[in-house]
Amino acid sequence: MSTSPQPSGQYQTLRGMRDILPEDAAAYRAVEDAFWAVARNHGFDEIRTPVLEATDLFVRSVGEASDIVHKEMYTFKDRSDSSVSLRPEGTAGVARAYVEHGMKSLPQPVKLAYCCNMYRYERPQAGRFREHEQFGLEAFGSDDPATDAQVILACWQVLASLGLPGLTVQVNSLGGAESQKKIRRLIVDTVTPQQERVSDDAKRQLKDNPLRILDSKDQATREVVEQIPPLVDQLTPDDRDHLTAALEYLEQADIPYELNPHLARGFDYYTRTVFEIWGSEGAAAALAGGGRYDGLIRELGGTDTPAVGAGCGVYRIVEALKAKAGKKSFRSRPQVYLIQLGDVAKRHAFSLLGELTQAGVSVTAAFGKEGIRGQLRQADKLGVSLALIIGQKEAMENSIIIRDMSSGMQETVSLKKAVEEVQGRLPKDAGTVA
RNA sequence: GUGGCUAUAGCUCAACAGGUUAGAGCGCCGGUUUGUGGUACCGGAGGUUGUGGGUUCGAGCCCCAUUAGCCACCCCA
Repeated sequence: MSTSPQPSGQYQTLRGMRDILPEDAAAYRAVEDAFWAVARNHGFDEIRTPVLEATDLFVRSVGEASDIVHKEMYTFKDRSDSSVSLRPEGTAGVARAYVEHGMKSLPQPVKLAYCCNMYRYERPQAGRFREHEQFGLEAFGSDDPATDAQVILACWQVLASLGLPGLTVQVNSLGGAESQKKIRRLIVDTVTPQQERVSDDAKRQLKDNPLRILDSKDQATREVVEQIPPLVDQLTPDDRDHLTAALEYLEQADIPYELNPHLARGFDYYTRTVFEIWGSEGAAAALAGGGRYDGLIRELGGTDTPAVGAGCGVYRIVEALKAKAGKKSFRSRPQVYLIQLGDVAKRHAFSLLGELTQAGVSVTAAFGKEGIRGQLRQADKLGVSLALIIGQKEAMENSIIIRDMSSGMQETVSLKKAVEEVQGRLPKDAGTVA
């Protein structure tokens, strides 16, 4: 094993990895909270699966031809020489768990939710890192289009409840195996005569993954793509009815969607409904994406089980949220700052710290600081609503001073009643602040 | 994996055309005020200029390599 020395003696995060510092972590937490609230309301239960799985699981599910598998997975041999990979996406592991734990014998559909980190060895770029957090929903055992619509509705509600502006839902259907064969042929037949015009990437994709051409950002290729007739025209009557019904349910729920006749997605396992949710105009990438994968459970060795799911990028949502919120902080600030002057006072302060925190009040105290001035200044910077002051005089008298930081008014109360007095003076809406 | 741009203090940036000891603002710590915050003033800490090599009398600045960051493609959340 080679080691790469850091000559300067400074360690730093690995490429594409990031520390999420308190300011951002608070925004992540807000997004996660919004997700879990919606998941609960829709009856999705949390599941946690390992970050490490057999490499073959992803090869089978995501698809050998996909870029994710052949160039973006963190794959290595473990100590018993088995090929293992860090999960590049969430659905495969959850589907594996469904089969492994015989969840087909549970009342169907089985609805599962997760929120965890994914790993892809890619070149970092705006909105894309090698480690990223994703939350997702998976519903197994229902081929009803209402389930497709429910998954979309739930994702939409998460984003909408965060107040994100300009949300749009794009929907399409790739159909089942039979329809997909026709769709592939349609793309190949339309693009092949104009091969000279399209990008090198598109030429390559023509052979191994024609659906991918639809996403090309190359101008000339896009013009060719525009000429491809809507994919839905190739759907079998069953597939078409399924899509129509799903769209009707979206209308029932007042979800503003648009049919994107050329929407496709990067995983091989998608069938029928596919969708993406985009944030404000000009966004570089989708906030959420998903679709139906009726063949996956069987592919992984289970009995034929229809399923539909979605994944949402927490970082991208956080960025959208921050753009909307401006400089507003998502951090909660402590409610009380405890100031102590002198050794005896410090001991009193420490007991009070225990009592207050036990009573559910958030307290900050800088035990290393000595002067009152510095402590008060810090209390101000933290934006606490109350400062509690225990000096030598108060320590002698078993009392404390409660200072209201916004009015500057202060009052001396007995130490015994301190917790009660503090609680009575705390503003009701203490929490996150502008 | 491909292409372009960039790298100076914790952050945002200076440093004329290579020329003494690399500066400022913000932030942090302290003081003016040894028991009272926000303003003001004063002081302090903090840099091997990403790393390694080269050119030169002399490199933050020029050249090469490397690492990382940003942006776009591929792909995707």
